[in-house]
Amino acid sequence: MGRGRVQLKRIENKINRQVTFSKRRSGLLKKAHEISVLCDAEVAVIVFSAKGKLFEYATDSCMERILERYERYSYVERQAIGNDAEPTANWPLEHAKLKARVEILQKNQRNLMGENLDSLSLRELQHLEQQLDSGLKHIRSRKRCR
Amino acid sequence: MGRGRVQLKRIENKINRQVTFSKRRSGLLKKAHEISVLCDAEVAVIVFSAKGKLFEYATDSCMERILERYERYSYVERQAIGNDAEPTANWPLEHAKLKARVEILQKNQRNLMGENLDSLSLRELQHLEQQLDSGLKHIRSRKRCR
DNA sequence: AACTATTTATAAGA
DNA sequence: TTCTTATAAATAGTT
Repeated sequence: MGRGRVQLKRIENKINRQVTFSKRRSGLLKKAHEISVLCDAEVAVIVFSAKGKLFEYATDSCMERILERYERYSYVERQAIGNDAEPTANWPLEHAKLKARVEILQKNQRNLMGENLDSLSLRELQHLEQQLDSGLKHIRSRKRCR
Repeated sequence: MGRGRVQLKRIENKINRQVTFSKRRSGLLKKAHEISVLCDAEVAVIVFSAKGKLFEYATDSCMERILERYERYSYVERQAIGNDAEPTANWPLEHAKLKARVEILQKNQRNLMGENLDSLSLRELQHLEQQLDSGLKHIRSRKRCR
């Protein structure tokens, strides 16, 4: 995409690398937004530059919701592998992370129960409705089998 | 990028939407990999299709590491905003308590989504059904008001 | 930060 | 669905 073929390896020249990073970063985030809108997908992109700066995109600006969904999706796979031992170091960080997690779970749960819906976009509401509908179906089918 | 200009809005035709999703998804993941290699960046991309299927890319195939880095990064920001004092004592206990809380919330959430219903009694199922029904009503009424 | 020459991505068609 | 192709977009190197 430009005046030369691109070789898939680290750009050695620091200036070029930085400029390319800036250009491609905006391209990547733009494309993430496009597929999200065009195809009704939920997308999250996280980019850390070599210098450690964070750039991100999330459908409906809700990164936490997508990461939560991701964790839920991978949860089953991860369980099979076997679970973690105690962190035993950096308690404050672990504590903050768990606390954040609890908050997200609580918000999700309230949403699932039809509370605190004010901040949700139409798409999020639709997604929620879909989840509940499917949940209800499962529960009713389970009831029939007992 | 093709024979017509692209309008940034949901593609109504279902077939087209699906085809475009498939093409753009691979494009997005490819570009994520490229910027990662070319510019020495750490990149994570998570895509949920409209149907709920997961696709992902992570530099060095290590999604968890990047997500943790992300949480850590956001943690610093969250701290800067200012929040509650640390418990500062008995970290292991606090940790265990929070972890238990997370597990309960996760179980509840799965139940609300119609998963892991095997262990529930008929009465619990009924209660769950009632909650979902009421949640769904709220969500639908909220949708009508938007 | 702008500008092009080219490469790449991809929308529509086969 | 997979491949082909015309065209739009992205971007590498340049100014």
